[in-house]
This record gives sequence, structure tokens and C-alpha cells, in this order.
Amino acid sequence: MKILIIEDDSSIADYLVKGLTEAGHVADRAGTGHDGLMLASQGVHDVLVVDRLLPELDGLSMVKALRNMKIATPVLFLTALSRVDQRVEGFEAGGDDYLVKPFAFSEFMARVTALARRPPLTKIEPVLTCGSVSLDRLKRNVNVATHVVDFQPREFALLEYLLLHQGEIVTRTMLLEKVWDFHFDPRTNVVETLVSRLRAKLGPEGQIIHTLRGSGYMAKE
Amino acid sequence: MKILIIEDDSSIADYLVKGLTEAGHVADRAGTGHDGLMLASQGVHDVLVVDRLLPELDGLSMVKALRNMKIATPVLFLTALSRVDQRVEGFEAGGDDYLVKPFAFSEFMARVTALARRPPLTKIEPVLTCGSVSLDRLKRNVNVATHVVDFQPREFALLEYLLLHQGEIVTRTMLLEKVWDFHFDPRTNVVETLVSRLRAKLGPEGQIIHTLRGSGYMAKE
DNA sequence: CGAGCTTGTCACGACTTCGTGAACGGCATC
DNA sequence: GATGCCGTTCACGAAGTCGTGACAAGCTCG
Repeated sequence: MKILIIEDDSSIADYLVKGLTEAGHVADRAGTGHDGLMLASQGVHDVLVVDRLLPELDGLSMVKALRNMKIATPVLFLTALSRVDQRVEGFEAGGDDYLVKPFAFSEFMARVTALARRPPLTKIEPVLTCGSVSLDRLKRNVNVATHVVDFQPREFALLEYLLLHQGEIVTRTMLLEKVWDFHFDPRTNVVETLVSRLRAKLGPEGQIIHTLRGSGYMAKE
Repeated sequence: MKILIIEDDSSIADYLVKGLTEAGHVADRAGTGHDGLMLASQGVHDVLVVDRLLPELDGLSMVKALRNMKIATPVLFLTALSRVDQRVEGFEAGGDDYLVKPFAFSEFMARVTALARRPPLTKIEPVLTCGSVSLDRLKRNVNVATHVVDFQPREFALLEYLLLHQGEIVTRTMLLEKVWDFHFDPRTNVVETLVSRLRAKLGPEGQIIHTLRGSGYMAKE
């Protein structure tokens, strides 16, 4: 899940980014209304978390501008303003939910998940399988044949993405976007290196990752 | 937790009452606005769940009447009316949250819990065990292998939380929130330090606490 | 008011992770 | 079979993460 945090108080932003990252999500951040608008207008995020009081361009105006651009990404307002009429303003500007500071991280997380219209990880199929490799998204571990193998975060994310797209071609560019959050060509062989490490850890089962010359990779039995 | 459901559609009311009861809560119910007002005005409930379209006295008017009586019990509106201006009406009448039908029970539960500002009831399991470590929540002591070890309150809370979530990832953010009640990033390594102390006290059994780089910790044999 | 205990903070060191660049190897085209 | 391209693997090193001991602030209890 990819979340954009638009918040000028860096201690709060840090806290949210850290919490989301630990939970296995990708978090982008912006410190001003303008930056936030630019990033949000790409429309690549699942949820926007917007502080109402921002430098340059306040949160309400930012969301209104976004809605005028026909960007429908769900918005969670995050603010210290708790009066009824202030909440109402939030909804009228096009917000989808409203969370008053101070708040508990778990509540924040629950609301973000609800807004993304994605069932929480606990409700979906948490185990991805391919051949004798099975990856548990909740416990964050991987079973190869009979024994558990340890994976580093990046390796885990890579394998997860490959298994989610079993039987489909996964291009290098897609991997860089989704696993590394790179939006440019690093001009190095990061992907290949990591795939190599992954295959090594998978041992004989490493062959479920097929190379498609000139295109990318594919996970298949 | 005691919840009052004011809903005329008995299939929905049944569904909610059943779910709440199974989760260990007490649910009262009323089928009309008048009955609901009478029950709610006693002020004994933690949360009111109110349908907007009710016979005799509609939900909005009911909540307005309640607020006039200075009853501040949190209200969750539950309705099929989802337009922005309808949501706004809900807040203006004195509602605290608004959930649009159809909804998932888990989301309903999360919102009710949030409104009551109380952690969800966990089954009261007096003794938590993992390997040869067992923690008695009533006597507030811990047995490691054969002998009793003294734990400080914070250490105890940390171990309790880890054992309650055996086999699950416990992120630093979750720990800060549930064990320390911090809702921000302390920017220090409190968690690591306490984990270190905990492991030291557990001696050889300290290895039931596994480190998950980049995510947090997990208790497991 | 002082002793002792608890627990947060800091500093430092060890370890892990992961990107980089280079060397190697195999496949395809001619 | 030669050539060039693409993918694989390895070793290195920088950055980041985690563990631990020492210290200090705050609290409790006498």
C-alpha cells in the first residue's frame, strides 16, 4: 500500500512514516501544500494523509484543487481542529475521513486501511504459494520445501511482488517502482543482484524465478 | 463495553448484537426512536449506534434531543445515506462518526472501539507461556525455567505484550503505543534498551525474543 | 531530605544490509 | 564460430540498525 503524508511537523511525519514502513507499506512525504499537490496529482497513492495547517497552501485548498483535477484518491484529514464546523469543512472540501490529534497510531492505521478500500492483511489470503515456496505476509517469513528461510526486507518485498504476479511478466521497471520506489533508472544492476541473492537463498527452488531475456522476470512453477 | 443499537431493521440489529456479544460486549437494542431515546437518556452506555431512518422519531432528531439533555455518549450513525451533505447533517446533529451501509463488521467494531476510546477486550488469559517462560498476569510474576524472576512494571508490560502476540510481528511503533503510551517517535532507543534488559533477565531463554531488522520484534520458541 | 530503585538517554561498537562495479559466462545473431 | 549483448555472481564498503553499558533524572519510601 502506498501512502502520501502531507504534514509540516516533521516529528509527526517521521512517526507516521516509520510506523507505516514497519508495517510493510510505502510512505512518501511532503512538507508543504504545493509539494503535496504535485506528488498527489500523479494519482499513484492509495491514500493521502493531509494536515489542515500547512505552509504555502493549506490542506483544505489543496484537496479542493485535487478534486478539481478529478483526482479521487481517498483523503484522511489529520488535524488539531476538532470543532464540528471544522470537521464539516473537511468533508465539504472532499475529505473522506477526519482524525483529530492527538490520536493513537493503531486508530490511524485502521482508518487508512479502511479508506484504501482494502481488507486488512489479516482478512485476505496472507500466504502466497508457488511450487514448494510459500510466503507468509503476516509473519513475514518464507517456507522453502520444509524449512523456514530468513529473508531481508528487500528480498522479501521482491519475492512478494513476484509471487503476487505469478505467471505474469514482471519488468525491471515495475520492480524498481514497486519494490525500490525508484522512479528513474539507477543505471546499475541492483535488480539482477537482488534476484541472484534471492535465488541463492531459495536453493533448488530458485528455478521458480524465470528469466525472460530482454523483458524481465516471471515466477512460475 | 456496553453498546446501544437503535435500528429498526431487525436483521441488521441481530447481526450487530451477535457480533458484539461474541466480542465480549453487552448490547442493548431499541427498534424505534422513542425507545432509543428513553434507553439512551439513562446515560449508561459507552457508545450509541443509531440508524438515521427510524419509525416515530428519526435518528437525527433523536440525537439532537439527547444532546439537549446534556447526554454526551458518543454516537455512531449507521445509514445508507452517503451524500456529503447528509454526512454533514449527522455531525451537526451531534454525531461523532458516520458509517455508510453496507459495511464490514470489522470496520464497525473498530469505529465503536475508537469512539469508546478503549482498547478492545482481549480474552482474559491469566497465564501466557512461550517455551519455558510463563507469565502470570494476575500474580504479576514470571517463571523462567524453574525459578521466579522479578520484573519491573515496564519490563513486565513489554513481555506481556510480546507474549500476547506470539508468532506475530510487533513493530516498534506498536510497542511505543501499547507499552509506553507514546503517540510520537521518541527519537531514542528506549525500545531496544528495554528489550536488551528483558533478554538479560530471561537469561538463556532470552532468545525467544527475535529481532526482525527494520520491522520490530517477535516472541516465538 | 537522602537512599535506592526504576527507567529514559546517550555514546559507542558490532553487525547487517544492500548498492556498486567488475569479472565471468551463456545465448543469439550473423 | 566469432562478436556483442545481457544476465549472473562475487567482493567490497558505506550507511544504517541494533545491542549494551554507563549515566542521570525522577520517583518512592522512610
